[in-house]
Amino acid sequence: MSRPVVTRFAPSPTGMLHIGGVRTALFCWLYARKHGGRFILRVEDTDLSRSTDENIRIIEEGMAWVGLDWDEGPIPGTTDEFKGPHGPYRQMLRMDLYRAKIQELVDRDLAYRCRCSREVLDERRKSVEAQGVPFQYNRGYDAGKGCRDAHHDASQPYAVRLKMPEGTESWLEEGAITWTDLIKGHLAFPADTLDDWIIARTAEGNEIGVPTYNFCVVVDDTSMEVSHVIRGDDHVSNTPKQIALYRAMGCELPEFAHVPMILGKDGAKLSKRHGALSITEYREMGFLPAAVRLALARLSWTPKVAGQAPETAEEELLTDAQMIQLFDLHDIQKSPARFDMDKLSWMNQKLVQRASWQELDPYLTPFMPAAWKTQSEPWKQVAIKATQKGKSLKDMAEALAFVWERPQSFEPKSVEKFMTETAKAALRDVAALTDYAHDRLEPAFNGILEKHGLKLKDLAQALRVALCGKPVSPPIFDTLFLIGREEVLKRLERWV
RNA sequence: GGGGCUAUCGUCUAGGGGUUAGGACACCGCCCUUUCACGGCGGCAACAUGGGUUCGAAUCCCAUUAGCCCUACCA
Repeated sequence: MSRPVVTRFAPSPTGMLHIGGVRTALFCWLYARKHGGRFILRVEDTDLSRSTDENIRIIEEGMAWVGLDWDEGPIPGTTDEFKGPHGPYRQMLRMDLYRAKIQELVDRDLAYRCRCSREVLDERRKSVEAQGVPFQYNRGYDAGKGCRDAHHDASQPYAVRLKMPEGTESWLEEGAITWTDLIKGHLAFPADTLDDWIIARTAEGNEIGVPTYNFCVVVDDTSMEVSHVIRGDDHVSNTPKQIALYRAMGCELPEFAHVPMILGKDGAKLSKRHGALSITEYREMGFLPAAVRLALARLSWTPKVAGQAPETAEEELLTDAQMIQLFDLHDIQKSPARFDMDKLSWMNQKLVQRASWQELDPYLTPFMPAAWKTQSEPWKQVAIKATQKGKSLKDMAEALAFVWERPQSFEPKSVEKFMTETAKAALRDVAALTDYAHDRLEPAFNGILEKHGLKLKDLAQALRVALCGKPVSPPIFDTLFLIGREEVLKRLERWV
């Protein structure tokens, strides 16, 4: 029963890496890491029109950015190179394997050729459903009417269907296909509600056609020795079909764990309308990958420390190491969760706050103007620490924009409020200062304040307005230091 | 139509026969403060509905309602 833990994530290259998919991948990854197992990335590229190299790259880059490394799968940047013993890890390159498996099933009489044309099928479906009965190929109302027993015109092309259990097989439980889902618990699907489904599409002539999704998945998962199939809830109903196939092929069943879906804020299926769907967009919004991992992990999963759920904000902010240590499929919710951008923002803010300026620097660079890279380390350190309270990297970059951009305009209200004659007189003294080191500015300012009978607040606000056009900026000494004396003097010119 | 899953504050959730139904985010208020923030303190706010079972139900059972998934020669 117990074998090495192997999990997999199998996205289709659709042109983006979906946030819901990333969450599923994250659970697979956490599970593999926790149990010292392997995590596979497999590309389901049977939709030829969308499966471009470019789209595969998007998956690889998205996974890499969000920090989910795979032990087996594509080697990024290549088209047909893979790591791992069970390659290739792209379905289109596995067609020979699929066809061989199908041939074997047909030879062993566990699957059969179906020569019913689409037209015939559509017609039959229509007439059956007109009577309020569900149409199932070779099942129920339609039992015995298909190609399972009677072979029709052998000159016609064919699809291949799997023989589904009749209801009396010994591995069924009271006529039902069952399994104990690691998240959903014991599940049972009456066998007579499942029909002989197609495993290979019709091809030209006397060929086996392109295999269908549910077939490929099982072949891949068995041949790649996947021990735990952790996937989206939307596959629950596919599982009994797949189990029948595992049985037919005589393969050991993996454990199944179906993770609930992620819904939008309004409870509807997550879509573009709710904001960002693609992992790339979260990067562009200025979220740290660690924050995305945490926020995603905490949707539907409640980590328990000695049976206790987090009780403080501190306990909510798990590191990767803690997540790996605490991860348990039993602590995953059965019901879908709504995605809350506010919570992601909060987590991001907290992680930004805790990071050192060195850690933040590389993540921040893409949001900064080119001049950022040429700044000295001490300067960057002040810049980062002065803005490290923002919710996102983007916020931080915006909070620093004043350094590179002279004010386009000055808020009239603020000018009126803070630019008094005394304040301007004090600004003249500020302009005379030469040393912008923090510990020099403070005593110098005290002298100026005393001379003019001002409070720090009055001077600071006047300075902000003069330098930034608005009464908002990092702490005033940092603001001066970051802008630098030369530029400060230029911006002060019009006011003194 | 058939099959399957789900249902606690606005959101994520804890709790699974006896609790003032707990926490986090969001929101609101107060404090701190050189601005904006951060931070601190406090507040608001929930067991979908109806039947059972029971001395007692958010918790167990059934039904209803609502949502989602499968029911494709899509994945």
